[in-house]
Amino acid sequence: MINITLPDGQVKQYPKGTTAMDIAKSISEGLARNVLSAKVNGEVVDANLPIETDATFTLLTFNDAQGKETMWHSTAHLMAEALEFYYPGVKFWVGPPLENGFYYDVDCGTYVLSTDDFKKIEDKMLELARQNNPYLRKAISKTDGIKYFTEKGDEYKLDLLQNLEDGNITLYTQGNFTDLCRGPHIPHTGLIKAVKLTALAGAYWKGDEKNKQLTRIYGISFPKQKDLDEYLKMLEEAKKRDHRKLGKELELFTFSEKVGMGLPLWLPKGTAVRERLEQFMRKAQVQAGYLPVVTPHIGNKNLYITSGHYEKYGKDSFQPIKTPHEGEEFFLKPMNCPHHCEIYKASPKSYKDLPVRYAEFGTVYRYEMAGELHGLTRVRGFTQDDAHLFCRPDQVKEEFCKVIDLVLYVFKALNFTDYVAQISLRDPENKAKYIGSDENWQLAEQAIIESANEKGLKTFVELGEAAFYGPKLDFMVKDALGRKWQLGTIQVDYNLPARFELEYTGSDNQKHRPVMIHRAPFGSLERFVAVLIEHCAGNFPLWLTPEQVYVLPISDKYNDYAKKVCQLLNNYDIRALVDERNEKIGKKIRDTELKKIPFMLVVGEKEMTDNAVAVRKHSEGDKGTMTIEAFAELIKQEINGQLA
RNA sequence: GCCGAAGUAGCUCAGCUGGUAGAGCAGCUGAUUUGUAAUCAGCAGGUCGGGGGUUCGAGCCCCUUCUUCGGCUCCA
Repeated sequence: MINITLPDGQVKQYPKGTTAMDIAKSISEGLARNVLSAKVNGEVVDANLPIETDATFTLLTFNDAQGKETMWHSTAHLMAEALEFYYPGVKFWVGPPLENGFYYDVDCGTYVLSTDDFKKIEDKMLELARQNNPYLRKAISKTDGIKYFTEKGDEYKLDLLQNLEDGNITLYTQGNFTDLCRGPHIPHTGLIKAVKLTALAGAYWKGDEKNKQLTRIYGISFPKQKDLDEYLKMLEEAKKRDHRKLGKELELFTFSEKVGMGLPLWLPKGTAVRERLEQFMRKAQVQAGYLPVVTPHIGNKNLYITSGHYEKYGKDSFQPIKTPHEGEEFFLKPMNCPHHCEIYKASPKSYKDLPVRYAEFGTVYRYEMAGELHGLTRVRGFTQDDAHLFCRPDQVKEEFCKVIDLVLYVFKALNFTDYVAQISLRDPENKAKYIGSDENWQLAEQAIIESANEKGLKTFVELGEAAFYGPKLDFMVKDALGRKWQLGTIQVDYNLPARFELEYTGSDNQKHRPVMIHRAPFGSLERFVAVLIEHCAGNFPLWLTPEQVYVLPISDKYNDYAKKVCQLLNNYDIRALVDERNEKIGKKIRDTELKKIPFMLVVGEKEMTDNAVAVRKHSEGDKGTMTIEAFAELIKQEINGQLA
């Protein structure tokens, strides 16, 4: 007998070799029908894998993230079976589960798969699913594996096989399809009740753009049709929050082919949001001891040769502009840091001067590949709320922590609670991509890790995500469709100060090298606004929204009173407008609701007589009548609450 | 840049096997004077992304180019 510890701490005895499915059945038949896989001693395994030793044990169903993964991975195999049915000779690379669904990278040879083929593939998948075919696991030797896939003629699987250790190789078979796979899989195909192929894309083999491009098919599946319907509905809802759609509807920004792709044009209302964010940040930075500076939009090529940007990005960025007579080369500014280094050098520094913190809303231009552009989140010209802190080595941690505080302050004021802090380190396998000594990198990485820990941030480490001159602490948030974006970033840099030969005089009267911290709490204003739009679904916080109040006269007899109300509110610094159109009140309310204006003030005979306003709040409705002063006070209080 | 999809009025979209370009909203003009999510009528609005081609005839078919969308790769 073996002891099985259930999630609630209960220990039960089962015969040796019992399976997760046996345990599930011993608890309830209903549960057993929903079991997809199980976690045994922390490892996710097939539900019908015999358990030989004492173990902690959790059953996994579609309600568990890992249960979903099992389901989706098995669905990828099911799709592969359907593909093989329609396109014999199709070759398979990998088919992993994702956060939402799965994909499989395949090579269809000369056949060009299109989304028109999805329907018949989905139908075949469901037909195969209904056969309730079990997923059968089989351990094989490497030689047998090589033999099998050589006969099948699948060079991609052979490539995978080459990198596997003998004795640790398994095949999974369901119906007529056998795949090299470590598993685990769901018990049988019948658990898959609803499937949807969602997208088709090219994907380079092994993610290398020099390699052949495979066809990647994305899909998702569910244990009930209803779950799929709900998922599709959720996707529809998410699309409504898309900043590109809202940006158009709320007249925030636009693009023009004539101006050029990836070059956003900020409309008046979008500009109002953006400038208010800027003011907010300027104020916070002054309080934190930053010194605003301004630098030009172009810089001499030599500047970027010194910084290393030229070597790293010179060929892949906008090409230099030349002076007509001297032929001197200037680049559009892709970064503010080299300019700020030169500002630092403008005067000799003493250890007593440090830290100095230069801040600039610097607009930078970067060539992004055409296929990369995406609304406001990925553009070719954008403005960073950039600053560079130059400090003594003993000040690095304190300064870094203060910057983290600033980022968190910003996130709080804008209601961003769902973020993760990514510690982006150097790729240890590929150090040639970076500049600077191992020692400097170690110091910088250590400073970031220590500061993040000190601030109690929820972090995870990504290797290879560092900037070429230093490691980063990146604050990542998700957009409406679940795509991750980097907003705030803080970077420790020992390298640029050396390249620019920055110095300060220490208390020992010797020259020392300062450490540089790059930081941008918003990151790029463009991207920040985009994510903010999706985050609040276009309903900006009251302090930030371009138009706070619409005064809606019942008929044009009350336009003058409405204008008086508006004027009074404007005197209180409240952004109010009058809807003077010759429309019925219902129409004015509808239009104002659609514009997502936070407050509507309906004014007619009663209000004019009482010197009052009838308050209606966006998406909430009638809030009753009050005096103009009382309403102004209400607004002030709500704003104070948001910025507290 | 690569793979796949798409581009029709300011916006959202319809337009059959190739046969005279449509609707709603927005806009303009007029009527209406309105009490909490659409008052009515009229008018105007288009090189069907651009360029080539096939055809008696192209929004529709073919080629090319630009842009956008979904991914890949990249992201100082």
